[in-house]
Amino acid sequence: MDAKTLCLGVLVMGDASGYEIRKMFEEGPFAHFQDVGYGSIYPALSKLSEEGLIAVTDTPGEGHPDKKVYAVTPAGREVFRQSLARAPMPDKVRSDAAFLMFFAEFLDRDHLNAVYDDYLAFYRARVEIMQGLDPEGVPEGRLFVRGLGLAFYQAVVTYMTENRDLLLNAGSGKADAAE
Amino acid sequence: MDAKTLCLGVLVMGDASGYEIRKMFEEGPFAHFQDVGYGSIYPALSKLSEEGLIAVTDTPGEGHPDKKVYAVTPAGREVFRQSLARAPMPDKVRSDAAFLMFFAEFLDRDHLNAVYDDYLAFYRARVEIMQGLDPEGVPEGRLFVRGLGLAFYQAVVTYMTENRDLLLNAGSGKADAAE
DNA sequence: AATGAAATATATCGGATTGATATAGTATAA
DNA sequence: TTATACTATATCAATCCGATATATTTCATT
Repeated sequence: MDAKTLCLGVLVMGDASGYEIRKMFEEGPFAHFQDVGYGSIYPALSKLSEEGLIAVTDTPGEGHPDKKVYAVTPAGREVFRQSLARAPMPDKVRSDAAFLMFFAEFLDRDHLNAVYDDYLAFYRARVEIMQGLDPEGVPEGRLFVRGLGLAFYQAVVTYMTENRDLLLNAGSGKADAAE
Repeated sequence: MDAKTLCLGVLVMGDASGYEIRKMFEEGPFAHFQDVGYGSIYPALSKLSEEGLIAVTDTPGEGHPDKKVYAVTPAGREVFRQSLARAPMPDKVRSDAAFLMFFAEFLDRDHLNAVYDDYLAFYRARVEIMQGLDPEGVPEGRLFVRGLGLAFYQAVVTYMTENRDLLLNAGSGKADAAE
């Protein structure tokens, strides 16, 4: 999904600044299935503005730093709808941690342990963030996707916990079973 | 993970051509957690070659098209080990389908149904591919990661199946509950 | 009131990646 | 013999990514 469509997606839910758009993909409801950085957001907002798909309200001076709030126009809403009408590209997962664990025999024990611990902690935190998102009065599609993300995170946490020994105590017989 | 490290990762498991490396990320054991295209693989192989980290065996003519088989050198193996010693970047998921389903109310019914069906079929196929991979004599790290991928895919299939109505029969009361 | 740390906010840049496409030999079958 | 598909290498423009620069505000500490 290109940066322009992602920005429109945030804006159809409410006006926002570039900074606020970024936060949606960092911590907000999109965090677990899309990502886009400032290097894509700002050029995208410029283009969308040129094309008349969004309108900018610039508030310079007045005691605070410039704050440009973007709002989607009716034309933008229509373009967004058309973007969603296409068939989606297949999902893509990029997990460097999984790559490391795949080659566990190339890592020294301490590093492997740290990778495992950090990875599990990361996913546990994600579960909590997702559970914290308020599901009140949210359209069904958003509820569905939120549940999907949660199911995914929980599956990872469960698997990691249940199969810890397979990765970390491999080949060590039943030696240092105590932790 | 940069393309060079990904290529080295494939090559430490056995010699391969650029085409074969690609297949590893398309269907092979890396398919569910990394991706890299020809546009990254060929430049990476050139650089690795220049740096003496891999060796090329060119077999031109002889009835078949050129086939360049790459093999990792001892220096390459060491560089690979060092690459793995760094802390991994956080996971990244990019799901355009989830983005569409998030905005379910913007999609017409037929398209939403198609998106749901294709998505579920895609993940069911992934589960079968993963289950088909032979786990005989595989190091523990690879078993662990294979299981992790499988757990993830199965969680998606289960959630999608159990929550179908939330997405597709939203707001329709208890009307056409029979399917 | 000064200092520093953290958060808010916009923006840019080089290098890397992506998806599409070009090219071409082999194989199989209609 | 036409064509469809697979194997195989390679390139390219458009885009994207991670890092960084800049600057103001807010808030707690000293």
